[in-house]
Amino acid sequence: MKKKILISDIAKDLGISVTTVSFILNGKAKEKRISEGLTKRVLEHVKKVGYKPNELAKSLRTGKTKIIGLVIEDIANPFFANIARFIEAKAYSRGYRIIYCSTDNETEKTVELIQLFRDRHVDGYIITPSEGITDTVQSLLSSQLPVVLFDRYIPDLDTNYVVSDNVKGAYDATAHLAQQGCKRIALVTLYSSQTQMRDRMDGYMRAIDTYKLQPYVKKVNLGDDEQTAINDFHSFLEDQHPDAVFFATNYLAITGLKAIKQHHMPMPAVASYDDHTLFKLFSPTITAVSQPIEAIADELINILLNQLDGKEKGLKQVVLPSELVIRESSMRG
Amino acid sequence: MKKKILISDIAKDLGISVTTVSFILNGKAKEKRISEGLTKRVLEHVKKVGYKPNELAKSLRTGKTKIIGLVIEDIANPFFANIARFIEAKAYSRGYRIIYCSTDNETEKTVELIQLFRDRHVDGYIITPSEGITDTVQSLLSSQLPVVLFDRYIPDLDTNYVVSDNVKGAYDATAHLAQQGCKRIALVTLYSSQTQMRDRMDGYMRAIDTYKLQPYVKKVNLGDDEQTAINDFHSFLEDQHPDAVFFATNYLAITGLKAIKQHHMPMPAVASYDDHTLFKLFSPTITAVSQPIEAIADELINILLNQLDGKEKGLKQVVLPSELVIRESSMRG
DNA sequence: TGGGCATGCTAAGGCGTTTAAGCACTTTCA
DNA sequence: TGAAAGTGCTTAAACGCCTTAGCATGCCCA
Repeated sequence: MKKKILISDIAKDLGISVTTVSFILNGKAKEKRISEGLTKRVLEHVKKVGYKPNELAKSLRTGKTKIIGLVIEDIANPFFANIARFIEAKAYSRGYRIIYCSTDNETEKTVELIQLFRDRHVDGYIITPSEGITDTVQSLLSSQLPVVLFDRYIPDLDTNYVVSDNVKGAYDATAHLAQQGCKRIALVTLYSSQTQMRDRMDGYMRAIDTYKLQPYVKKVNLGDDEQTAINDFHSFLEDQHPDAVFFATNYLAITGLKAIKQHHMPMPAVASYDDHTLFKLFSPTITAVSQPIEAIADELINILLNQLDGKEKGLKQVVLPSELVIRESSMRG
Repeated sequence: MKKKILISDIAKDLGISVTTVSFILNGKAKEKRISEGLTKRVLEHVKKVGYKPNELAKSLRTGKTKIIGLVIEDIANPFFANIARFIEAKAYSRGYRIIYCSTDNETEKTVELIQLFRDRHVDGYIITPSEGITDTVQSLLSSQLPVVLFDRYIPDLDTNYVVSDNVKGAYDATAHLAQQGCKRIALVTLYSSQTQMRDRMDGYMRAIDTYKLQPYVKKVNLGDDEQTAINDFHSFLEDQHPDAVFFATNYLAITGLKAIKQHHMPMPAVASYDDHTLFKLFSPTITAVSQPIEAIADELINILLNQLDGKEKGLKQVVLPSELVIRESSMRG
């Protein structure tokens, strides 16, 4: 096993100073007026011996790690996984790496993870904020660290964020169910005051108003195990017998469908916020509000990297449209 | 915004040397015979002022980053996402972080990613090897870097790995279909010589032998876009009209089901390698060979961390049993 | 003829830690 | 009583890179 090559080895090999090599490797040859001939010689030699700078030393010195911290609710949720996938690819192509962790939407874990990323000196943060992390995020902002939130934001805080138009998405889905002639349209959502949930509720209520219907709302605990949630939802169905259900997230929809199947209940009209690859495979296929995943990832990474490059100082708050994908589950007649 | 506290600040505050503080913070107080009184004083003061060591400097000096590189085929695939989730949690609780990237099973990308992790000095590697990376992995081994492969392994290389019992899993699924009276059982797999695919084919063939049936094998390109794959599979069905299909991975099963649905074909008996949360929601529910995801993650992280702690030097090659979960899709009568 | 300026490069300090080696003093023990 | 061993710390050198400040040379122009 050959020993690791250092920048000083390169300098020695070529009989020049470390400084010169460093300038050249960092693209400052022109600026520092290193002659073209030498520049070429250095570059060639570096390639020949396969020298790679030690990123740790570099980071220690420059304070930059070229790493982005991705703090996400749950990487096993297809919505987040797909976002992560796009972010990863885009960051990669611009020379940044991703380091990620899942928070399960737990405050304490989120705070801890952000601190951890801070300890690692990540250059920027992409976060799905859980509740109660206002101070933590504020402290990032105070330290001038670039932050972009997504999926939801923190109302008290002036941060960059990228979300989808939750109000309109929920309105469209609910209105569509109403137009299909459903009278008892239920909303299944979480115990949560996060903005995306609040806005989906809002959209649902507006549609209920438009069509002069009665609201039926079922709230579920995120932390509950699946069977508890299934039973819980089942008793709601028994109790209120809605003829349509709008689920505020895809995993709520999945749990709901399991409950219906497991208890052999008649299938109400159904729609879900967030699409899922398999929704078009169900019988019936499931109507969903589909978020523009790639566009979201695009915006996130652009905002963050532009900020890192110093190209952009102002606040960016982006709301992207969601699209209602109508499938069998919501159709009547 | 207050300036970052350094270890030297702690030393200055307390009128002692940096070395002493460092020893204490690294749990070497006893070993280095620092008095208990001083130890306590330092610890208290550190907590009071909220000092956190700079991990970069630490890593530069020690050569350890406490980061594990996770090189995975596709984080958006639920099988991998769930493994990642468990690994993340387990690593976390033992003081390690995860940095991950998806390879799409492309050789070049995989090689590049591993090099990247190397540049970042990750302490260990967990890899789903794509084809053609033998040399790259060999070079990690030569450098004494801890590596564990999973889902598949590299036959030419003596490495640690954790896989499921693909032969038996595939055999069981195929045999089960045969026992249900199916006569024309097809295998849908990938153009791939990776071990997991080879073994699943092997298991399928053994069951075909046992029951004296004819094999019908359809191979698909991993890279094809969905519609191409759907059409491709559709013409196979038209051509061979199998009465049962065993899909070698969950995404093949999903594509296959989409083809059947889209072309309104009669549903053959179906089974899939790899389970999926939603398979129990389909109509019919889908029979699957379920890999022990948590056990796999457990083994992976244990092998790696024990190696990092120097507790274990020998080779660990683990084969875990898969379980056939029988659901409606494969039942007759 | 000498001050100013452009050119092409280098010396050395610093980023924030860890750690080998050592120092001054006390105790032990033959 | 003096050498060895123990005690409780400290000094200073890494780790591998970036970057400020500056040096030597040659040329221009007044």
